[in-house]
Amino acid sequence: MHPTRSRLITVATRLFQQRGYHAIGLSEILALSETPKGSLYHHFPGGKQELAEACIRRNAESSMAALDRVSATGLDIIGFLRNLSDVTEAWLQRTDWLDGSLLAAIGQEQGGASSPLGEAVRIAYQRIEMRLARWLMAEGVAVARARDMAATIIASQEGALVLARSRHDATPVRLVTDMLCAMVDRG
Amino acid sequence: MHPTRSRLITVATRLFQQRGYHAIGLSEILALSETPKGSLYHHFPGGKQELAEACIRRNAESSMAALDRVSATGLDIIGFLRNLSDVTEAWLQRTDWLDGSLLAAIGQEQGGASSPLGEAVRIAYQRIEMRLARWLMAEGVAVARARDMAATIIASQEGALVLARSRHDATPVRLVTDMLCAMVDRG
DNA sequence: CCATCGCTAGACTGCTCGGTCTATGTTGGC
DNA sequence: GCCAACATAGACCGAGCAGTCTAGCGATGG
Repeated sequence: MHPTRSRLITVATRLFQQRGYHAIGLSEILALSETPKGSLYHHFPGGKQELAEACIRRNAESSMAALDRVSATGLDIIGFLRNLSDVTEAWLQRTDWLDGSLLAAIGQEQGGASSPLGEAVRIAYQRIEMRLARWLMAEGVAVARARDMAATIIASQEGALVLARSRHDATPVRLVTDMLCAMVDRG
Repeated sequence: MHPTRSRLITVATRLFQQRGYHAIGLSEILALSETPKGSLYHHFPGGKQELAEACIRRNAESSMAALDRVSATGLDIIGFLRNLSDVTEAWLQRTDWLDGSLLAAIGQEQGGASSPLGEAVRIAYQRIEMRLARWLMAEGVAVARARDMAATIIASQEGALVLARSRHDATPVRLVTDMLCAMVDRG
């Protein structure tokens, strides 16, 4: 991957996840990444939208990679949820509550309308969910139950993130994690 | 409340909750509500931002009113959660997955940064949460537990909404509701 | 019948947006 | 050493943005 291309995705991801797609101007992305406009349109002929799609794809990839890393450590499901909660909390505090979920941020703005970005978000969620469900199955959860659990985990974590960021308080993340652990405990 | 003012809030709320704050131009709000620009700035001297604040406030008020209405019917907590799920599902389908949560949509775009809109969203969430917690307490839930449950319910419902809208599928709402019911059942 | 004032009406402004275009490096194969 | 191909660089453009301003409408009270 070309360094300029990568740098643009990194910077744009950070900005989009903090304030959404429409709130961020190209000028801000270009200034923060110290990239001229010509380079952006060289690497992303489709402009802002294509850049955002690349951000979404990379975001899904890195989420799945993180999931694989956890599954390789042999952690059980409860351990995974606790770990996720701790990592999320640390991340929120480290970024001063500025960072949020890229998929939620962009997804909200596309609404239910069919648009390339909305579609990209849908696919990203779906891929992460499938990877999570697959791991749950490997941990002994039945197929249908694993799919449901994966969707439930992602939905409630995303919601907790929204609330926590608004309140500048990670409590919702911990509360939701407790509930998810209880759900897992009871099968 | 002046009809023009009310109409502006109604139309702006619908648009903001579908696509967020920055994605909506004043021109769109004015065209859809058949209001000239002068009227908007007469009723909302602070412009777009003041209008959005009014939307957020009204949104919180109507959420709390809906809560009060449910509590007046004598429904228990499980009944309330089931009812909320059904209503949400019907709403999503009726609006063709276009509508979403106003507070989540605007909240995402303000991120953790301190801004008038971010503050308005924080207060709106807090008020709804307190009203919900108060009702839970009236249903016999202990004080601290009621506060936690209220935050958990709001967080996971908001997240379910995000996911459901992206997928054009209300399953996440039902899944999260099931989990919340289980949580309530076990105290 | 008129003066007042809340409200409507929309032309206008300065600005920033995303996107295009041409010119200029820079680099690797021959 | 030379030529493509790749990549950087930023001036430039039309469109659309939020917001301002002046003019006029219409009901209400004197």
